[in-house]
Amino acid sequence: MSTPANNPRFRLRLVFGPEDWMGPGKAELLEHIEETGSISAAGRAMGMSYKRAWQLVDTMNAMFRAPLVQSSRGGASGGGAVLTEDGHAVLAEYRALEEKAQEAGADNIARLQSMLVDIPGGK
Amino acid sequence: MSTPANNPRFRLRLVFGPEDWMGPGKAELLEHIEETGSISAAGRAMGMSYKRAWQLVDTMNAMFRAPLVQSSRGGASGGGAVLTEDGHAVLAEYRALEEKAQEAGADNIARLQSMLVDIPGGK
DNA sequence: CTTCGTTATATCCAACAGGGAATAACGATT
DNA sequence: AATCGTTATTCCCTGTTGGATATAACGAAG
Repeated sequence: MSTPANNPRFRLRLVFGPEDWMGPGKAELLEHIEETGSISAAGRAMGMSYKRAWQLVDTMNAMFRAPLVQSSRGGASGGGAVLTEDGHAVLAEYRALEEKAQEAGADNIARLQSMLVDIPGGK
Repeated sequence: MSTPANNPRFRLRLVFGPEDWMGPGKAELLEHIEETGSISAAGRAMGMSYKRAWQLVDTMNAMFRAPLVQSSRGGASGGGAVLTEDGHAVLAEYRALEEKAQEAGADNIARLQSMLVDIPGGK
């Protein structure tokens, strides 16, 4: 039991500058905003405070040429947030990058995993 | 000027468990230990305290089946540290993984970069 | 014009990470 | 046995991160 570690998570962060980067957290947040249409709901879904979720959205909107998330206040529903065209594009590129990178390094990952103390492949 | 971001750094962390992971920092530390033959010198080279460097070495030695770094105290030189066979292997695998992953995602990275506010490719 | 749920923003505060410094242990060389 | 530079370990203290909370703004709908 304990911590299986059968699925080593593959975290990939693209660092553009000291303040600007794109990683798994922001990607997941974008996905939840896409699903829920709300920054606060997306944050809740990740166990993240609204403050932090909003901050992440803010930095993303600032670092890319066009905003990734468009938000609105007021109205019957109180407001909400949706991904822009660039938002969808960035998310798609990041997910594609993750998948290709992980696939390309699959054998290296397997070898590293096989050297762990927690029996990784069973052997 | 400001922050060019011409070279988006590619950070890759392999997360095996809540406490166990392998990332750029540990890889670089292993390299400096290899070069300098000392944990403290390796830490200094990275602007890192000895305490932190030692902690990283300790966790690495604990998470892999065999230690990656073998250290010794006393003697004329005061002591030192060298990479074990597994230490060299893990470092090599990680570096190979990094390179293959980055290469595989090069076009995705380029597209993401082209969407940044800081003119990335010039256009 | 009241209601309602969300965005937007500021303030306070607890937890954590990690640096700094102090100390001991160590062992080959002199 | 005295020296010396490194490993090993502990304690204190600071800065940062981010949660919790409060409040205002907003605007469609009733």
